[in-house]
Amino acid sequence: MSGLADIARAAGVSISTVSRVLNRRAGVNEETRQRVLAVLAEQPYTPRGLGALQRTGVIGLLVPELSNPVFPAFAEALETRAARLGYSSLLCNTRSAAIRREGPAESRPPAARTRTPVPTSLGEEEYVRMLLARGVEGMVFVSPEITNVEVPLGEAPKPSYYAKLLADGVQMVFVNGATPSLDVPDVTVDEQLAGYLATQHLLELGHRRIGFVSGPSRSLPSRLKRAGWAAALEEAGLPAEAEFVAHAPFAAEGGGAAVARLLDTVRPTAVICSSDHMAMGVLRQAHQRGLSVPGDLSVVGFDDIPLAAYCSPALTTLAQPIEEMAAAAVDELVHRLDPDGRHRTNGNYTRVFRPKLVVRESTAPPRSIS
Amino acid sequence: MSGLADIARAAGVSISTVSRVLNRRAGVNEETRQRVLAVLAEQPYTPRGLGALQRTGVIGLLVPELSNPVFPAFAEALETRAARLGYSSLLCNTRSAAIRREGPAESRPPAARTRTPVPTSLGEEEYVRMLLARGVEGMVFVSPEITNVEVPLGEAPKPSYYAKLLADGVQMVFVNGATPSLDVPDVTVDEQLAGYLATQHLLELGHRRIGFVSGPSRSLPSRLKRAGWAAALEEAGLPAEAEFVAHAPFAAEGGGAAVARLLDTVRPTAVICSSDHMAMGVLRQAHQRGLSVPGDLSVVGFDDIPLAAYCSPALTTLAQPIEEMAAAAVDELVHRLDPDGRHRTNGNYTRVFRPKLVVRESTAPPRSIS
DNA sequence: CCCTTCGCAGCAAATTTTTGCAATCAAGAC
DNA sequence: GTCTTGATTGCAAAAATTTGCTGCGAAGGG
Repeated sequence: MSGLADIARAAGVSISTVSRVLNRRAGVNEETRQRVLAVLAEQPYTPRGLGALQRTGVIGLLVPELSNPVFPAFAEALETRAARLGYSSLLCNTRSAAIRREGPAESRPPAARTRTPVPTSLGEEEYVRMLLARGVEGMVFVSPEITNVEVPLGEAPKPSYYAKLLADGVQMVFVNGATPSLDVPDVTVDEQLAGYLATQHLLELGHRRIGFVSGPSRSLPSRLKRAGWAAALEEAGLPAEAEFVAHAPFAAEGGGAAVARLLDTVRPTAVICSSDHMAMGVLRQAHQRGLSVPGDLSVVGFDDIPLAAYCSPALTTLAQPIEEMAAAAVDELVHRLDPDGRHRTNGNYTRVFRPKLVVRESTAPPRSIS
Repeated sequence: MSGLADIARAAGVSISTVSRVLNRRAGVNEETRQRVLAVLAEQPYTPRGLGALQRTGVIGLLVPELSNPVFPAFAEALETRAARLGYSSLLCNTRSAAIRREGPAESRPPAARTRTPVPTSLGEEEYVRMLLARGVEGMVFVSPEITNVEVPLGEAPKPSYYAKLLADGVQMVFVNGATPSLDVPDVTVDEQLAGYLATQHLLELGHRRIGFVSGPSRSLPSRLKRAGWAAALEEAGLPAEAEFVAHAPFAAEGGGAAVARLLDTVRPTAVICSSDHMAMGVLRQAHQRGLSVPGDLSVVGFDDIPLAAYCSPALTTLAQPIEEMAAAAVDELVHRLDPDGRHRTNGNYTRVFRPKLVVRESTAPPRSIS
């Protein structure tokens, strides 16, 4: 929305100078150029011609990583839905921005040194700005950063970043964003129910020593699952003890390491995991220890990634209705993008989907009973 | 490079009309608008300010799909490398564009009908144009469409599309592009060697009836693997019979279906697969039939996706050096993007990586021998 | 057949962006 | 201390883009 004049005013320089920076012409002091670029990052320059051409039919999809197969699965489902509605998708892996931030300077190409240095990265936020500058109309955040609760809870600077985006009129939708405080539509699974159902399933099979292979403690979804796990346990008259919870990074190795700790200490007969991806690490670890699954250890995953049915034993898991959630998220976004704007409901819209227990081969009654 | 005036001249209309089309203002005949849009597709409008702002630090990554985990793995490796060199990545799933093309019109938002319709999709090409319009500096194609040999081989219109891009000065690099005819740097694994090594491994274990669970016959990599398979077989004095090859779509289900056909007819004691993803389907199918792997059937995959080590039995596979290939591809692209252009070697640059046999648990001597 | 009406293209005025040029300023030479 | 040199900036003229308005020509009614 800002023309050359706006940028110039904000940067305290003349219009000419902004023009020169934009066109990378010589004769602009490096310091001045930086000031202009800083303003440009805040309010990207939009030539009138392009500004009006904004109906680009492109939306941005932000996922935290790609190694966990849920994210490619979500990405593909979102893309497919968007494509059906006539939108192209641009996918961003926000984790990679963090790498850039810490990347060694000497490995950069000469260009990065002699020319305008690439602005220092800020992770997800940086990607959002980049996408905005590339003319996306709106974006879907899958498991956004906000999902990580700030343990110190002193300042809470994170929400303000999304709030600012919101104030700038950027249309966005969260998937598994778990953020009651923000006025953003959120499409989510009931994580707590998922934890509850998984635990209940194991209790019904006769397990009494049920561990939780959890993601990092700062992850809100993991906390919610834990609450569901605890609720089911207590409902069955069993204590939900902290020693039965092992935290580890979200990845197959993390799952393996976490379950190893549990097996070395409290010896659970069954575990629930924060994700199928971690569950695969658990399966592997059990295999390496010569433990049979489900004979010696029952395992419940979460997500129902496409490959869950293809491991051996096939993974019992709590399915997120990925297709439906993706459809709901994209529909809501497109709805808000609708220029004929009859429906522009700005309310805090949240859709909670029920996870569904999919029983496969990785769960069975504990050996002592069977 | 073309301003409003150039577009106007090419379309045979006045500058005002072009401006109106770009700004989606009323008062332009649909026919005229189409003519202008057609010209615009050929030579995109570049406002002077933005055209020069080209050094965006953004590259495009095009993958055909995300369900096969190799592609997310490649994408992540490419992104990571690009990030280290100071570039952001935009990931596109070219398969989804095909969906848009056939998408039902009534499901589109009202905007798509009343306003300029989203230009009809052309798959990969459309994405490339879109990325170009979004200011990417170059792109990496992973397993590009060109990889599919046109069986009729009458017209060959596909190469011309890449050639055109090349002529437009678009910088690009192929990963597993397998295209000797084009003057594009290509980073690739030796597919034929992969097929050869896999087959040789099985021959050494004592197998004599070795099937090939292959991707579609139009896929060039699958053809090359088959050539390697045939070479190894013939070297061992065995015939490479066509009945031992089963074609199916690239996916876990495809792998399952293909191996089912082989098991119902020629009863191989071992199979090699076009991808780990297909191999997982093979594992599943064997499991469902009560066949033990590797006892009754040995399985060799391709790619060495991260999850290959996590299935049970862990998959024996031929590893693509994904990290190294990604690094080579990105380095080559960035190299060509270098504005100080000392190194602008425009030669046809191809790097072939050797696949590496990773023996895990899914292969063993055939039962009759062991 | 003529007149009215309306959509649409182009003209020209208004606005925005680019660029030649001269003014300003800092640093170093004399 | 003053002059020269070169970098940097803003002014204003030139170029490009947007938009109000006029007029052309086709369609439909009288």
